[in-house]
Amino acid sequence: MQIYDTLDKKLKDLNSNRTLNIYICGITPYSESHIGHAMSAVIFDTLRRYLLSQDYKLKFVQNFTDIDDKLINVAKEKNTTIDKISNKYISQHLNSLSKLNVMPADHAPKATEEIKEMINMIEALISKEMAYEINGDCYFRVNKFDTYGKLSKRNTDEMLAGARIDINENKEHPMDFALWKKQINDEPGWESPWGNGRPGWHIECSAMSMKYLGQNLDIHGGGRDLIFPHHENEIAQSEGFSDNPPFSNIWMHNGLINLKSEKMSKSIGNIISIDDLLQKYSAAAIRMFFISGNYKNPLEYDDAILISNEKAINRLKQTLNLNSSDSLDELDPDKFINKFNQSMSKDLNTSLALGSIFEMSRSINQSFNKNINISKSQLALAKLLNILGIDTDSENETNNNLDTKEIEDLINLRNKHRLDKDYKKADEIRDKLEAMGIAIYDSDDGTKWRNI
RNA sequence: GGCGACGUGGCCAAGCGGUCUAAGGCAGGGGUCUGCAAAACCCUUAUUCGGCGGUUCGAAUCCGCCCGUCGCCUCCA
Repeated sequence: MQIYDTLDKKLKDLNSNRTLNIYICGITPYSESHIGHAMSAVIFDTLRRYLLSQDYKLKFVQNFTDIDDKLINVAKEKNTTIDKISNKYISQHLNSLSKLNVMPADHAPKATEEIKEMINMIEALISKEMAYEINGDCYFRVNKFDTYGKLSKRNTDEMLAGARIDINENKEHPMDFALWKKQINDEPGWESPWGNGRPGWHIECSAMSMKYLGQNLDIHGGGRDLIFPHHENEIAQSEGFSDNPPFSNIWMHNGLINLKSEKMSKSIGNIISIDDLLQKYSAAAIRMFFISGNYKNPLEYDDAILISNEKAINRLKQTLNLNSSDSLDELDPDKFINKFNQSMSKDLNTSLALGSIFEMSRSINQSFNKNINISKSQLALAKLLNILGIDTDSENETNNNLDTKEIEDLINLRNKHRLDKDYKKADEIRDKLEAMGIAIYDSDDGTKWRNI
């Protein structure tokens, strides 16, 4: 398996001989998770499922940054505690992801439960003079880390030229970033060698990934927007601390979701929550939407595409439900499986992989029509879909309060008219059902219905 | 201003030096099935890859310029 590394800008092989350590940056739980978080989670879940299917061993950690300025502000506004806010959104987040068929991480540490590790790390950085304390705040000394900027391909001078960086009186250098922040008034604080305070943004990921996965990760992932400053700073403090580069062998970043050509983010406020999306579309269609293109590229949110994915999923479902003949003449699925695996192993090319799935589906349908035994291929197809986390039996959560009894009564009435060959009345009932949002179809097995 | 990504059929999207007259999905057209439909199935739909030059025996794929869209440089998946 090869993955594109943001830092070295090339494809890199994954070591299959030992357990792979994978760390994905999680959310800051201060508001409801949006579909951008969902996309990121689905992409890394797809990676994980594929690796497992290829017998890789891996440890998968995703954190929660449950202490930060925004969390403090929300708690203040709502007159409650950061605990209550973060717990609420963490459980909501996990719940939404499980509906999307995202597997839970092996470890999901919370920043607030790893304060001691962070303090140890900051102390070590200070003793190495890579960091310093001023008035209860601690900062990382950017100029002490030679390769600062290597991930985001920029240097401190260029960034300063941008002149949009707030110059904090306390810092030695404007680009130095906070490792520890002094407690102010009634804000939450933990005891530390520098007085009460709380961790800065980046340090939690360094501390937690090292604690659970060691100093050299195989893959460190997250959204593109984390490249700077978050991941850049993580590298600086982690490698500065360990003197054992690389902090991560591969940096893997997914593209972001755009809404009307504008990035969707909590700060802009153009948000679609995961649960909103799940109300409208099945988990299967949503997952297909997220992986329909290259994971590194931005994705434009588009209802028309989600609807088309819903239809595509439906076709797959039909193929899976075909009753195979028990003929000795059997359709061999290997060709499709191989293409699928080749695509996936080359930097997670999910679009090509999906292509092979649809080719397989068509081939199965054709074979079915020729009475060829397709059961082995159907099983293989189901397996591939499972690797993509696409569960064709998933339904959306639409809860349109329809009266099932009423629908069935209408269908029975229509069938009576059909038997009497009174097609005019039968068609009227069909139109009425359609107006109610119900599509019906006659099959050998009786009349079926579904939501439109 | 600096750094980076992207521009492929009506829409989404893969391909990144020859097997490309360009995968796959949706929509469209034709057919099977049906009382008629719907759903499903089958067949079909780009000599062309933002524009202009260049490199090469050969380019959607490499290089240059231009046009356009977006992201990062401040919190963000």
